Amino acid sequence: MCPVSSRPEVTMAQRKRQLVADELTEAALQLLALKGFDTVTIDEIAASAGVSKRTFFRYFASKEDVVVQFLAGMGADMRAQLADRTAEEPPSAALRRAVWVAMAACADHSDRALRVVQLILRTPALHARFLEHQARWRDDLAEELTRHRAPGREDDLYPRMAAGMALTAFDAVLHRWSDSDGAEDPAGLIDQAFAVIAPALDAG
Amino acid sequence: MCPVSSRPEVTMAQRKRQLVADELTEAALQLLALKGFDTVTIDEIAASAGVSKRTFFRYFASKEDVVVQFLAGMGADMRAQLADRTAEEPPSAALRRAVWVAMAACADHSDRALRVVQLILRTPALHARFLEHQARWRDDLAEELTRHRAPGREDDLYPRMAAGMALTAFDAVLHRWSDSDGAEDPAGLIDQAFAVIAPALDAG
DNA sequence: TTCATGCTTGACACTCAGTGACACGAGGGG
DNA sequence: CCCCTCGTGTCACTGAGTGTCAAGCATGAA
Repeated sequence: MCPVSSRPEVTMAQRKRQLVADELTEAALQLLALKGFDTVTIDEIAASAGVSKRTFFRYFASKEDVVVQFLAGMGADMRAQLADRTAEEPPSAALRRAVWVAMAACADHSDRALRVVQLILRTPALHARFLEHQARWRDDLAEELTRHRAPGREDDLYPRMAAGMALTAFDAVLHRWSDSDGAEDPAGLIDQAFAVIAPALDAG
Repeated sequence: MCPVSSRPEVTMAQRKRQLVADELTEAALQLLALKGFDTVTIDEIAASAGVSKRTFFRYFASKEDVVVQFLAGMGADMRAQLADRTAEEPPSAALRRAVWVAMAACADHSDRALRVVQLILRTPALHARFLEHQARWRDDLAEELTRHRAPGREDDLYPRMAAGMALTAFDAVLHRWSDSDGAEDPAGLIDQAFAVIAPALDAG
């Protein structure tokens, strides 16, 4: 079915849905960056995107969600990257690559991503939600590390600690990148951060 | 003034204020543990403590705040402990003591604290707020570590990374302690966690 | 004792987040 | 042409959180 469509598996309704979601995200980021998180109401965002408040909540669970979803893909990226070649590498290299793809996603659209990251880090409500996402990423990474773990030590703390250290690195890099307005090089910062934690990652 | 009072510097009004705060915390923890976080309204908590909703918000900023404030003192404890003798010890030992005092505060009132921790870790809204607190603790610890840092490397990532690793250890221990219903020994878990990160902490 | 002062509280009204219910219209298939 | 479904808007409602104001109560001075 749909023989002429460029995306055979994507129906018309799905594309329409994606369109509305993009419109809402666009309107939200625009308004939030302009007026600050607290002073913008959801009614404003919805009106600016040309839909009703009720429709906004059919796409996003909360005002925080619009912003944080924008970075949510990074979690899946990291896990996929980690799952890919973990067995062949020392943990520090595998985790370094995982963090790298997440930061690369930022650096790619650095104009847009930088403003979003700065907004998140400066807004307590957004920061809290973002940290919650990171906690899920950590669980995912830990699970992935456990999969490739030597048998007999399934209950030790290493996977969770290693995942936590990697995300600590990610967080430190993200803060520095944000504070420098994108001036500092993410790759260099990642190298610095992983130079600190590598002795612990590869000793386990 | 107040020659017979046990706390000469504490006025009557302050003690009354503390009393109301305790009453609210008590009522909140009771109700939240019983009925779950979402189904309890602030009106209920306030009524249960014998005050009005408006008064609740004069003591706590939100429903999350009542619960999370209960553990907020740990941050100051950790920083104080770290500030105390950092210069004389390797970072792993100093940070280990800092994490230890925080966990000890939990283990002391294990009955009460365990239920609060489990409530926090299982409730997304509370978990998010708790992680925000942890982020502040990390900044504090990093600042404290920077103070005792060799000159010439003020801008490197080590302090932030070291603080992050210590809190990663704290978090892992807290989760295991919570998941085991308090059965696992916090001290032993801390030792395990710090055995993982010590190579990184003391190499910097 | 009496009055002035300052702090805490309750009552009320309001905005905004978030949800449930329902009706309407467009597109797709019979 | 009809029906069925899905997305949306409207409306109404609960609950979080805040501003305002007046009343109550403690303290301290006269």
